[in-house]
Amino acid sequence: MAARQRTWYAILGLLSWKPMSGYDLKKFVEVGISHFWSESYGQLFPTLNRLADEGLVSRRRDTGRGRRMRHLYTITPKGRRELIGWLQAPLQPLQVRNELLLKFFLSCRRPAPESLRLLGEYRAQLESRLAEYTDSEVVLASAVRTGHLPAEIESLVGVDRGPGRSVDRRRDALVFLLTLRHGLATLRARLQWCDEAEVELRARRRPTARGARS
Amino acid sequence: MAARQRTWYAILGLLSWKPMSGYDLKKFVEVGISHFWSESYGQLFPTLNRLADEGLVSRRRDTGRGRRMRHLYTITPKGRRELIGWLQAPLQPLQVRNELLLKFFLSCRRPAPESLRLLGEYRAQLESRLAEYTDSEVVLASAVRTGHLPAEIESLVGVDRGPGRSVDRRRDALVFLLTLRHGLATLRARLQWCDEAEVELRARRRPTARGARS
DNA sequence: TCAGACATGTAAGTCGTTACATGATTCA
DNA sequence: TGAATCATGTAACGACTTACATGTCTGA
Repeated sequence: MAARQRTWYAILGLLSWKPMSGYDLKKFVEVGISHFWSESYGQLFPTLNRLADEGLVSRRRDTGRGRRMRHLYTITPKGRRELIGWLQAPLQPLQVRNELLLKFFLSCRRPAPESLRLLGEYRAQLESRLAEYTDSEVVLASAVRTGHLPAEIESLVGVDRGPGRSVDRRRDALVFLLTLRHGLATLRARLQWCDEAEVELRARRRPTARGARS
Repeated sequence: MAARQRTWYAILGLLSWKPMSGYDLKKFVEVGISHFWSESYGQLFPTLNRLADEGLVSRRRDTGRGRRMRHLYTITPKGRRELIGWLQAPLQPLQVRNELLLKFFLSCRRPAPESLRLLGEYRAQLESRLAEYTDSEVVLASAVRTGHLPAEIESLVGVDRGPGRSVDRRRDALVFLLTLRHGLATLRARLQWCDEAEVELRARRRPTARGARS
């Protein structure tokens, strides 16, 4: 009854890009989409087995010359139908549990410097991510123009899959770029919020608190 | 070893506002901070019991006249120390799993209208939240100016706690407002992203796709 | 030869939700 | 009298992470 776990569809979806092993899938997530997704081996392998049991993916041994044996998983037509069904299903409103905001909220009755320190820490975290993302953005934006993907992405997207199914590398680059920009937009907005919040907190430092200095 | 669950500190923190029952805590979260936090009874009650066992909160029966018996939980000095320790500890970098972005990413090799439909659905979700938050913002902003909290918030923050410990309602209103604005800033940035993404997708509709119509 | 990447998996535990179960009080 | 709210809890399940366990191959 309950909707299948998201890992289920994440794997199905990544396999719709190209056949991969469990290890490949992990790498794809880490290298390509870690700014909005994560997978752990503890979910990955059991889920792959279940997907194979249900016929949504097929497993075959890949004994490439010289390389260690591995399992290559390929999405089946049934799996593809399942994936498409999910893609078209309504978005689950995500339940939010934001640790930073919880701390910020709870700090408000503590001395003001503590809230400000927290903001500073948050800002530093946001900024370091912003720096990373900005670098990637430059690379990806140029990939969208030239169709020449950066090596680490190129290795993810896979080779052409026969006539009429050629990989449109600009389009692929674009989707990487757009998901990244979602993150960028979010980061920038939150950095601005930090500025504003700091101003507000400083402005409100208990005007005429009884017993305060002076 | 592992840091204690966040529910642990969330409860401790809310009890630092004022003594509450399990039911009160649930209401506080739902009414006051649902835009960045959630708690379920299944976590709440067991955690309250464990907090009491460890002496971080104290439990007492509250048999107010006419009202059903309930347990009132009060944070202890030990609990307060624990809370402060957590507030000052480094922020955990949160692991991200964004279903919208996953779907968007995976839709990119599907027909363009599907990606656009997804964006539309996302936008609608963001907009409806924006409308809610905007309403609350008006109310809270005026509360910051006047010190007069809206009734549903007023009932959360509690009464004055003796001399020198009066509740600064403006400061309380401010923190509600600021956390809300964090959400607002995020929503607005993401709505803008939707606009941009839509433009990009429309612009890239496979210029001269072989075998496409006409 | 040794580090690092490749490769697959399991076990245990944590965190959390949902659904269930129960019952009192209040107010229309 | 019946619905809504107040009030507390448990059981079962689901999702996910971490740490562990094992072994190969490649290249410096």
